[in-house]
Amino acid sequence: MKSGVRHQLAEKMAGEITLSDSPGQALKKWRLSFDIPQGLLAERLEVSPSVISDYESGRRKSPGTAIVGKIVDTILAIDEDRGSRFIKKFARILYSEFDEDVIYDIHEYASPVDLLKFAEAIGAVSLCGPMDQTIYGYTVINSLNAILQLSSSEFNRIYGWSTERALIFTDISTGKSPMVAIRVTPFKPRCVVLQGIGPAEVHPLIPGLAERDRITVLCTQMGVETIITSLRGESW
Amino acid sequence: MKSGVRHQLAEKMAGEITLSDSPGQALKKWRLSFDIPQGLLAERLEVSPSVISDYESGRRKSPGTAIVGKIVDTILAIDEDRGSRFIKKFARILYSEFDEDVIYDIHEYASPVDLLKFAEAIGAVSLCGPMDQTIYGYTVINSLNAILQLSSSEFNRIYGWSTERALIFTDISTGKSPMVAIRVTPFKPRCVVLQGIGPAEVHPLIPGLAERDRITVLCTQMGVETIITSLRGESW
DNA sequence: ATATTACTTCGACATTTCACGAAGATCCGC
DNA sequence: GCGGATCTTCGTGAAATGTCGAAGTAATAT
Repeated sequence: MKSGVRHQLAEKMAGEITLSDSPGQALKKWRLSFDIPQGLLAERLEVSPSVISDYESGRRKSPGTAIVGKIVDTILAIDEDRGSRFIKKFARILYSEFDEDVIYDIHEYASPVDLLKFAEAIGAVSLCGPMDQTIYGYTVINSLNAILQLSSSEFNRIYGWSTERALIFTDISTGKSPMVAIRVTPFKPRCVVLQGIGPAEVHPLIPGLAERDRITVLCTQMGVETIITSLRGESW
Repeated sequence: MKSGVRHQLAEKMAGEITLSDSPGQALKKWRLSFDIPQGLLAERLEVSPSVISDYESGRRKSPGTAIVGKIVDTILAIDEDRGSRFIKKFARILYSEFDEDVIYDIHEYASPVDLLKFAEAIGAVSLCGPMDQTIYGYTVINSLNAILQLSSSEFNRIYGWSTERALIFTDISTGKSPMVAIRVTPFKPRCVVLQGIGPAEVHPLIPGLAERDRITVLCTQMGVETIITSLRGESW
């Protein structure tokens, strides 16, 4: 249950490079942080080594997002081939301990995703609320551990970067507790997915609770691992 | 004691845009997240509105880091002029509660900074260890609160993105506890700054402890606020 | 002392970006 | 259905990127 790390790390690297006064130096800093020689990076990128040097020396003052992205990805790919030594090192910074037990996966989309398509991808059926919506991300939460472990401030982390998202609660019994928790929270997701039960087993109070916050509720019996794999694979 | 938020938020935005398959859509997503019309953004950027549209529509497939940076900064600036409504909203995600009491400031440099220049900026004198080093960032920690509040996993956050950094401990009495804490940690900073005491008051054990981990120790009597202001203002 | 590895510099050229402004498409509110 | 605000599309030219390969520096190893 990981590898969200890779994405977050990539984002951090790309962000730092993009905002830097000299993207070249930032690029170099990261290459060196991963202990990768220019030559190897060039080879994996299938460009000549001088290209890398030109970037790092600042000959191109404002490289496009495309190459920055490619370079970041390649640096990460090289590290993975070597056993993810540095990615693991950086992972420590991205994820604090509890996350692994509580947040199974968290992701943001750069562009809106149709709720209908989202539901289809995770084999979910609609319980109540509108389906003509879009979301910007999702969070998969272990419901039990969340209640046991999260303090109120930590609870905010669940929302990631946008509240226009789907919250997927796993291993639900009736779905009442998660909906109550959301009722109490000032921030409302667009959609709640109850994982592990069918429409018939859902607590009768749910539609009423959902209605007040205008939240769409879905339920799915697809396994957690399958859901995550499916969502990760989707390219919308 | 804040405003690191702005930088982190900018980094997140820039990273997401840069890594996106269609930077244009990502750009649009953020502009809309901040509730800013194309026209206003264009005006503040002093470009024609069609420019924004061209980017968002994907006519430019790979915009340079320079404009991405400018756009991100302008979005943030507009929000600040309006009272930082959305920045505050996003701040919640970036900083968890304890940080404000423990980590006074944390920053990464894109390129290496000379330890000598760094020392000069914070009015620090060398106690032991080599000065011909470079660092990639710094962290200002409230020593007492750190010991009281941080769990071992949270302690890692102090290191930010690189251990090649300076750790500035504030309100030190003799400096022994911080050095002992570092001795026990598997990750070592390049440099430790003891704030609030002069060379004469430093605990005699310090040089020995520092030696083992090859850490340079400095001390300064400059005030915490002054240090932070000074480091933030520096443009190396 | 000569290979080898790691990196830099630079001229050249095709491809893109960047920015403009005019013209068109939508979606309001009235 | 008109005016207004918001956004899209597109032709155009100057500037910058993206890439190469040849030639050069520098440090390390044999």
